[in-house]
Amino acid sequence: MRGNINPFTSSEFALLGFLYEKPTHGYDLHKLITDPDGIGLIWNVKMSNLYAYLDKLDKKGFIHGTMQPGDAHPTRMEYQITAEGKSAFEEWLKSIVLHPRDFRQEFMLRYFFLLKYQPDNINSLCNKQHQECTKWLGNTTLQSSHVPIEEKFRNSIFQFRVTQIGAIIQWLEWIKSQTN
Amino acid sequence: MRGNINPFTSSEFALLGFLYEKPTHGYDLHKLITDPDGIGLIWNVKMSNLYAYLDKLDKKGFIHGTMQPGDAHPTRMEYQITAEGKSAFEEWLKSIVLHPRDFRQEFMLRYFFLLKYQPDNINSLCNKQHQECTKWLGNTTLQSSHVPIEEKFRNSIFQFRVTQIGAIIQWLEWIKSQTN
DNA sequence: GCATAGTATTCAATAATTGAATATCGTAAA
DNA sequence: TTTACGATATTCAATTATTGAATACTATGC
Repeated sequence: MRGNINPFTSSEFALLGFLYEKPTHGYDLHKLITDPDGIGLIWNVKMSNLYAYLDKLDKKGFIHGTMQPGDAHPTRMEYQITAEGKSAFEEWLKSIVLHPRDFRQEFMLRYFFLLKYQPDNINSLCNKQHQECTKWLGNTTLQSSHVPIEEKFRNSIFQFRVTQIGAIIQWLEWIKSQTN
Repeated sequence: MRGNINPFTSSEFALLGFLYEKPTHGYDLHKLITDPDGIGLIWNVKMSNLYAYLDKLDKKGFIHGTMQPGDAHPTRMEYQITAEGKSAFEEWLKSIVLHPRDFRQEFMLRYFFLLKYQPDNINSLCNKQHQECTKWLGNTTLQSSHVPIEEKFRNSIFQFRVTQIGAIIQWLEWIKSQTN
């Protein structure tokens, strides 16, 4: 893809999120990120991909790798998060999701790391996201109301969106009820 | 991606779906597929991608392109669907979606072409899909019930899935109520 | 007759993804 | 003790996907 100025993917934030805790190398990061009770529930990251993401994060300046000559293990590259990476992660962690289609993975990822590092901020982010979702619902309902009944396809699409957003809001409320 | 034996993407079925009606060339297909009241509501296909998909479909034997020397237009390649492509499309059109995350685009695409070519079969597909979704819901609810309450993340993920599947089922019922 | 928008396709550059290759270490059986 | 095997750890070339821009022709209005 030409001229694509590194739009950050969530897998990359996931890596950053684990490195936020402590310096780790690729192989161990892979174990962390594929934990079937953790990120593994929402993502499927392959080893060779993961190494590519690490390179990308390194080039971006968010992490920094240093060679660890092997005494009890093969030579490996230990990555540690930089100040820039740290603040990027923290910013990301308080940012809301801007489009329904991204919610499933994007919000869950934030939720995972909030549980891990800042459980006290869960409520606050859920509230902000709830507001955003309510906005989505309003816009979509409005658009939906302008569609003539004959236009079955367009109508059904909007109806679907409304239902989906409703489900997201319902879930956010469930989370808040659990957190308090 | 090495050794990837052409897993068909839905955009390709969308093209096949338009060619099912009549032979068309890339530029016009693009107009059809980006119609903001049609597939454009669920998909965003770029020109240069579209031409690549056409190549792929051609190599696969689902469509066949012939050069149309230009009298009133630049030379263009008109594609027509083959017998094999036709039956692949028909099979696809009656197949259900197998994973919730694909529902949004996959089911809508089938719905679009059902409205266009086989409105009488909408109810039948919705019923089959409804059954499948009910299965999803059962499985997910069951899995969810085995998660200890302390495992907040896993629990929330399952809760989300249940809510999502519920929304899909609700929408399917709405569609059925509209179609009758 | 000339600029401009629309028609129609191709392409080289870049990015993403993959499976396999490489190499080291621990350990348990033969 | 050697050898076989699975776990550790990373790299790479091949393939596929995606992009913006380039090319070229036609129609239309001014």
